Amino acid sequence: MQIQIDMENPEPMYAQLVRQVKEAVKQKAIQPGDALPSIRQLANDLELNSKTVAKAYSLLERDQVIQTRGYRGTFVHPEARSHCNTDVATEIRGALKKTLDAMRNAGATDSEIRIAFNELMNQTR
Amino acid sequence: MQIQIDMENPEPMYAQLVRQVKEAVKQKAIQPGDALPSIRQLANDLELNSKTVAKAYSLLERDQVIQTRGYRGTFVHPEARSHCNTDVATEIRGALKKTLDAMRNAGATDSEIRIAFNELMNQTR
DNA sequence: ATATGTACCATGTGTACGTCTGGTACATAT
DNA sequence: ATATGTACCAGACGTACACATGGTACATAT
Repeated sequence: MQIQIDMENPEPMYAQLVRQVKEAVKQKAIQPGDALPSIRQLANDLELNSKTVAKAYSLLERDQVIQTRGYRGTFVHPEARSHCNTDVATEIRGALKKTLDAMRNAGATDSEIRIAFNELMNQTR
Repeated sequence: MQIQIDMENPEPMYAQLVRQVKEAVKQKAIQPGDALPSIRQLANDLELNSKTVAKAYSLLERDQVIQTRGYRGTFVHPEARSHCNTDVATEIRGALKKTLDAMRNAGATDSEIRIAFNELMNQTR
C-alpha cells in the first residue's frame, strides 16, 4: 500500500489521504480487517502533522471505510468495499442544489442567500 | 418622512435604508403613489454614495415596495402596503434550514456543507 | 513505561466575500 | 443642458473560514 502526499497539490492533504485510502480499498490493495498504521506512525512516515492524519481518519470512519478501536488500533471496515464509493458530502449536494435554485428563482440575491446560509450555520442550536 | 442612517450601526447602510422605507410605508408616513427622492438626491441628503442608495432602491423594487420609472423618478408601489412585510430572503430561510438540518443529520461536517455550498454558488450555471 | 484514539488549547496563512467607495458611460426624456 | 435609473470598471477594509501547524492532556489497555 503506497500513500503519496503532494504538498504542491491544491487538494488538501487530508483529502488526498482519504481519497487514496478509498482507492486502495477499491483496488484491494488493502483488505477488510487489515490493520492500518496508527495516526502518529502514519504522520511520521508521510511527514505530516498527526492532526492532519487524525482528520482524515475521522472522515474515513464516518464513511465506514475504517474502524477505530481505541488503543487496539485502526482497521479496514468489514463492509469497506461497499462504503468506499459513498461520500456523505456528495450524496447530499443534490438536495442543496435544488434548494439554492429555488431561492434564486424566487428572486433572492446571491448575497442574500449567502447571508442567510451563514446565519443558519452559525446557530449553535 | 425621516431617514436616519447610523454609520456606527453594524447593520449595513443600504439595509437601514430598506428597513426604514418599509417602516415608513407601514406607518403610512408615505402613501402608495408618492414620489421618492432620486438616488443622487437622497445620496446627497444622507451623505451616502449614490451606489449605496441605488442598491437599497433595487432591493425595494424587487420586493415591490417601490417602482422605478426611469427618468420619471421613483414612486411608492401601489401595492406597497401588502408587500412591505414580505422579505424575499426571509421567505426562503425555512427551506434552506430544512435542507441544512438534513445534511447535518446525514453526518456531513459543517466544513463539508460550507464547501459544497460555495461550490454550488460559484457555478456560473 | 508505552502506545492507542481523542479532545482541548492556540497560531499563522491564504482565500473569499460583504460593504462601501469612486469614476465613467449609456439611453431615456424633460 | 439637465436629470432620471442603470450598467460597467475598479479598489480598500474588515470579517470569516479552510487548512495546516504546534502543544498538552486524558482514559484506554498492553
